[in-house]
Amino acid sequence: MKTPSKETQAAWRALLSVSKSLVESIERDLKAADLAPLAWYDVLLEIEKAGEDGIRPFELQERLLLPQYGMSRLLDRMDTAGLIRRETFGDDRRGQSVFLTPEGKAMRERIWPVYAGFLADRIGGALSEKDAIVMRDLLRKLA
Amino acid sequence: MKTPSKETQAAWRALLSVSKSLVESIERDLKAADLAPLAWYDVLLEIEKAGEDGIRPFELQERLLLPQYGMSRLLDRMDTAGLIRRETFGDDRRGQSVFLTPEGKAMRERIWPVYAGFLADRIGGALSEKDAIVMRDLLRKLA
DNA sequence: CCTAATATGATGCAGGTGCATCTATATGCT
DNA sequence: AGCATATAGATGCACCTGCATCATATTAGG
Repeated sequence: MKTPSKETQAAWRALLSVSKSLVESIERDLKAADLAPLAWYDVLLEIEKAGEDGIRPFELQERLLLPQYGMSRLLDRMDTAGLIRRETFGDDRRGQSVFLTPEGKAMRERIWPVYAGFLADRIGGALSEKDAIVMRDLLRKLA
Repeated sequence: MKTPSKETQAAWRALLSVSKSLVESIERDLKAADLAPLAWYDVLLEIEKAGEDGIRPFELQERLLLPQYGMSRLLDRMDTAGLIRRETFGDDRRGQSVFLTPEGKAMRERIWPVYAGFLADRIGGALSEKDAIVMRDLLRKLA
């Protein structure tokens, strides 16, 4: 049987517990500030980056690593919350394009300072720039 | 406003996406082999490590970073599945001690090869021992 | 052209999670 | 002792997620 080394196991356990703790931490910060959760931020940002023409749900899925039904429902909720708008367009009538509403743009802009504070504090405050680069490179090896 | 560096942001994004992908990957492997999910394995292992006297739910919560209600319900499900057993004991009648059933022990032992294969392959195969140590140390700085 | 296969997105259902609250027991304070 | 406080664990409710499947539109193959 393949047996992972102690070092491998320790790295994995650290990865699991640290990422879990950090995600819970930022989610708490956002909730405490009455803001949308992290997943919403990512969607808002991707839509904003996409610009004028909006973006297709299936592109969002791919970029954000969500299953199709997950993105479908996330967009439902964000639509209900008035942060985005979906339009079917003539080209391919199966599909749609997603756009930010002004409220969506505003929400993204209100989230960023909280998120930035978290990142600067919890990540930037703990890792030097060199550390951060090393870590990113090691993580990429795992991807 | 605190602004996180590019390096900080890249490390964070890598942490999020890699840990997410890896967790999904092992969960898929376990499901495909008709085994219990990762969280159950951790619980089974902690109980087994605790030995003869069993372990208290609140200790499991602390060690596995689960909220109280989360552990309560996880133990419900594992109990229903016949993998664990809960006993109230005379000392403190608010509390209980949790034990493995033989089926629980067997489940843990069936999960391990799959988990070990995943770790050896996806983590050990991608990171040298030195890499793994560096990564664990960097992650600990974030904890 | 007509049919099969594929792509895009939605949805019913079962089960998991967060939050607040509840019950029961134990401990501390006066 | 008597009452407030704290600790251990369970639970109702709303919401979220995974899985399977559906509906519709498009593309490919004969």
